[in-house]
Amino acid sequence: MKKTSAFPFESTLEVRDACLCLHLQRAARKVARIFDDAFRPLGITNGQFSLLISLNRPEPPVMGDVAALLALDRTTLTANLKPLERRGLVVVSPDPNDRRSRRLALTAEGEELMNRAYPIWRETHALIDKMIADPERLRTDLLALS
Amino acid sequence: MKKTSAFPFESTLEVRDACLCLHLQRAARKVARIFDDAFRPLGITNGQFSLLISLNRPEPPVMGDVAALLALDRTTLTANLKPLERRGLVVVSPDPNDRRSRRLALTAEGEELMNRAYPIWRETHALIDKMIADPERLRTDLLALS
DNA sequence: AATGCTTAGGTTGATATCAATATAATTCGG
DNA sequence: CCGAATTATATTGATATCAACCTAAGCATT
Repeated sequence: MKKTSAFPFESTLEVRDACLCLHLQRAARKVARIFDDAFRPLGITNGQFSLLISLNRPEPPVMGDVAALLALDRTTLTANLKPLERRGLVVVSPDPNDRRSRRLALTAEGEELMNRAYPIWRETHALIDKMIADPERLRTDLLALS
Repeated sequence: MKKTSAFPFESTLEVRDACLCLHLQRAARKVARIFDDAFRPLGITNGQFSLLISLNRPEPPVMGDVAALLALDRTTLTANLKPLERRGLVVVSPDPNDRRSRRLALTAEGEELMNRAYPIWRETHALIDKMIADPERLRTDLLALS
């Protein structure tokens, strides 16, 4: 009865120290929670903030554009819109030029919320920025992965 | 009837270009999907890989340790263990020294799966590594945020 | 030993995430 | 103009994520 070959502890250490996927997830979760805490008085999360602000364009974007910008699955975007629609922050309307597409727009309440959220973002982002040596360099690296 | 003051498009552009939270989420999702695709033949996700490999220690860790390592909420870890337990990859047992704690350990099947997953991780990680100028620097920045 | 504080986890409910699949509208080749 | 390929989105089902709340076990002070 041969024992299954054990998985070496050294490999665990290697992954733990080197894995960019794990490092990214960890950092993303930590930073997400900092923003979630900051936005909590407004009743939105970091992800909802990113989604809402990405809708604030001269021409209301369609779902595909927003999903690409946020690097989100289209079906995730569909799901994420629902609570925001229910709260009256977003309206979804069919595109008259292409009836498959749906235009996403902030409502007046949505804009008003962004007006209150933006100063919070600025404050919080300044804190995050100070946590790293060269934020611009980090952004460049992150963009290379996106 | 005064119109609500509009939220300026320039602020949207500022957030879109500068927000480290958004950049992190985007990059984390992209990289996660690359690993998910690579691990799919084994039936695990990047997150399950990270969780499983973090259990491979000389002394089985308790939940709190693992949650801290992965920067995960404790309750998320509880949830994430369930499918892995069902598949017989992980066993959870009470700590004899402190009956509040639970020790998490890989089963033989779990170890066997890690033996197959590790070469996939190495391959995939090498690809990711090549996407950025200085991976070690990026890891340092990400650690500063964690 | 009793009271209270702290620590380790679990449960519930809401939202987030993606794969697989489905549907409807548009486009394109013939 | 018609059928096939493509495009844009939705639905379902499984897992992931966290806040709010809850329980049990250990600890500490009297």
